[in-house]
Amino acid sequence: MRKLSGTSGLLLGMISVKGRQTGYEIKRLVEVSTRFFWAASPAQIYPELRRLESDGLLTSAEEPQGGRARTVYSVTETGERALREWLTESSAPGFELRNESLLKLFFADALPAEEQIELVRAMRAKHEAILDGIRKATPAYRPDRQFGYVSWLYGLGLHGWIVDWCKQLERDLAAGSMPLGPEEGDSSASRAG
Amino acid sequence: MRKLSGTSGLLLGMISVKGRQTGYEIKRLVEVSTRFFWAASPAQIYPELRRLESDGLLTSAEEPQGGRARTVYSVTETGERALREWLTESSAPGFELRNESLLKLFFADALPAEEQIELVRAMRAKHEAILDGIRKATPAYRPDRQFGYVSWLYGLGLHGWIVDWCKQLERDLAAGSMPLGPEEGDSSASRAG
DNA sequence: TGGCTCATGTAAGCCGTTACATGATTTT
DNA sequence: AAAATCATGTAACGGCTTACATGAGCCA
Repeated sequence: MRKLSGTSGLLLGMISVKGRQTGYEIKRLVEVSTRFFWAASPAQIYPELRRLESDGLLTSAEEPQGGRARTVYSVTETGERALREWLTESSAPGFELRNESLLKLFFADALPAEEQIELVRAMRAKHEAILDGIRKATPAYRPDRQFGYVSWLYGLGLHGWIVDWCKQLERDLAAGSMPLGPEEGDSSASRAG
Repeated sequence: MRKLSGTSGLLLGMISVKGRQTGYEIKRLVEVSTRFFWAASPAQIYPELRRLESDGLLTSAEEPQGGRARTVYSVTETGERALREWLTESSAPGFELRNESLLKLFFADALPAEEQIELVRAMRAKHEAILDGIRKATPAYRPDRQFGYVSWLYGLGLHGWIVDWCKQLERDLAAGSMPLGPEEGDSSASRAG
């Protein structure tokens, strides 16, 4: 059994949880749920569904609606087993981050004070926009989908923390209370948690 | 002037801040600083340095040490300007995250309770390892490199927050205090910040 | 009639990783 | 003498984004 990639686990998982799905339906589901920590575009979804089918983890049925083509996928027994294996396999799950705001902040010493603050403001705006997106995607609470709710809370909490961190840094910069040495553990310590 | 990618900004920034550098030196610098939010491998660094040189943003000098080839790069005037433009350009800086632990947690409802907790433990272990790496990379404090220190604090704070979130969830799961409805805003509210 | 949503897909390209290869020099 | 570090690179591949293309059905 080929090891599942994150994206194939995502597709398999969505179909398993929601039942029979088209690629388009999965795309919409992803947009209001996992996209904040695992995105997937049509150019990934459609070919990957076919691959999963040819591997025997999915079956498909052509169910056109009127003259409109439509392919509905279901998870096979083998697919369910593969999903559970993926969920519980003990290989270290990846955490990949590319944060360009922070990269710029890293080099901000060369900038004038006003532009330093502007960098932090732009970073905060970014995460406030993400927070908006997460809030709009509030999951309907269902006792059989608790972990959907839990990961939604994670998004709120994480980006909320970042926004607060930015606000604190903006205050410090505006007050000119930088330089802060590593031993002056007041606001910096609160930021470091 | 070609718009700089994050990675070219990184290279330009490192050479600008630290002065003349070889690719190898940059690789080591990245490993103890930006790699927690912006990684770069040799297979990116060496070709990109050449591209930046052919674009006139860097100059190189062959400075072999004994019989060992060595190419030292410096930032040109044009390069310094490009770096400042990149730092202050107002295009929204990207934030990309791929969190496979959280993706698995999202689908955890189907698992037995013990395996749910195991998932959270694995997630916490991951971030504790990252925290270790960040702590080991403590930057020497220098007043002219405050933002190097600030972004280090960010890493500590962010991953510290995640570890705490995992611990809280582990407690909730162990106590069986899930299901938690959206209106019972005690521990869940504290997690959401 | 025009625009939106449903629905499926492809092509080109960027970005990045893993793994490998080479060889000198320094340290143990 | 062996192992680690310095130093530079390439080949193959995987994964993902952007942009495009097609066409049906639905609604104002």
